[in-house]
Amino acid sequence: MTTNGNLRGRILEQARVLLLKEGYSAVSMRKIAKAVGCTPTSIYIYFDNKDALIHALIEEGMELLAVDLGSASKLDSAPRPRFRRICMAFLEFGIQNPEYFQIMFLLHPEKMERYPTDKYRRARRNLELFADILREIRGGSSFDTMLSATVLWSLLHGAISLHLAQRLDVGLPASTFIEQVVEHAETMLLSESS
Amino acid sequence: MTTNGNLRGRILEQARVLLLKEGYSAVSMRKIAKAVGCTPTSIYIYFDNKDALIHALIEEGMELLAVDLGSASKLDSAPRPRFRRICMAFLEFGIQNPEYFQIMFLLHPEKMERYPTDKYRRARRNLELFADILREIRGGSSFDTMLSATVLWSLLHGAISLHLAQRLDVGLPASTFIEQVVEHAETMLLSESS
DNA sequence: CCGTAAAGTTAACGTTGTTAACCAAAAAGT
DNA sequence: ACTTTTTGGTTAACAACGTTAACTTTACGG
Repeated sequence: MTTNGNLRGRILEQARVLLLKEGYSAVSMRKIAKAVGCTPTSIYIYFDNKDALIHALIEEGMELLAVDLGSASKLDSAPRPRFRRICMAFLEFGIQNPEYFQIMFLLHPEKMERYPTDKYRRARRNLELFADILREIRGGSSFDTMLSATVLWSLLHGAISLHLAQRLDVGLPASTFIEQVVEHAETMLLSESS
Repeated sequence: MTTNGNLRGRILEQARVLLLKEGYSAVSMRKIAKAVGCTPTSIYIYFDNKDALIHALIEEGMELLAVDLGSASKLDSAPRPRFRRICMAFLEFGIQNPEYFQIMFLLHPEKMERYPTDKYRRARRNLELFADILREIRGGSSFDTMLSATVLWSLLHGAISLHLAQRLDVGLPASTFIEQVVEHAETMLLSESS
């Protein structure tokens, strides 16, 4: 509360800076402490452990993504171009913010599993945004649209991970790839019949 | 060459055992050494560093996947069920071998990027397997099919990662999910027109 | 039998996440 | 106003990590 203070905020800020500037491997408690001008131990006053700190960053990223998706969904009134725009926004978010995307969706691997699921409510809300558009465009039961939205989510998610992992053909420009992804996504949701 | 020896093989074996039994975090040079009955330093005789060792495991996994996909593609002569079967095989490989899948596709994050790309030739061959089927079913140029195969690859890849990351609705059974994924994959490749 | 090269070991360096013990200053209680 | 408790922070250390330099042992060719 002191005027100097707000140490918690500064820790988060420097952690984010380190993450975005030098990648995930550079995010160590000691480096954050040095950047913020305190001791590594102090961080444990505000965060239970490194995972908790990372988790706070994940929430930041979720917020950022939600903003991106939200503003993208307000640009078009017609559902079809809106759908395209939202898919694009998600793909571009992942490509433009690889570090955030990594900790948000690719990282959790081992210990993250026991983390509070309700903290991912924001992520769920993003998924529901896709489901809403699907329902608007092609109708269907709530269960079906949610299911399709999940599949769509998988497609977008996988496209970004493969791009970030540089597993795509080097001769394939990213722009045509993501365009094709959106194209396929559209055909996928258009002709849903089974 | 001595009868006791083949230390390189034993290292790889124990690394794999540790990976599959206790997860990626348990794979440390020291633990492998202890499990195999040698010193950590000895590992560096056969592997440049930990990444190189992991990379050898990745190749193992790629081989395993290739076998799965290959045998799946021989079960059906008709292209459509064969397509389904191969998608299923890939999805099931990821779900059944989470540790392998993790190091094969999800891990690379930071340093892996400078790794020899040609070592992923096996992965590319798997991709071409999908492209071949696409060409067989719906024709099209080599470029288009490869592009569609990449998108399909993204979908399958993303579906597995989300499942492994437990980002899917808890009420959604894995079996219906992967079934829906294959379903959507099928509609995606059937009505390609743009 | 000797010299050389390969295979393995010991011991250490620097880094990591995390914790116990301690200290100072502010807040609260009486 | 004085004491007590809580809060915010530090120092020092532990155990584990990947990796390397220097040394020792083993095997083998001449």
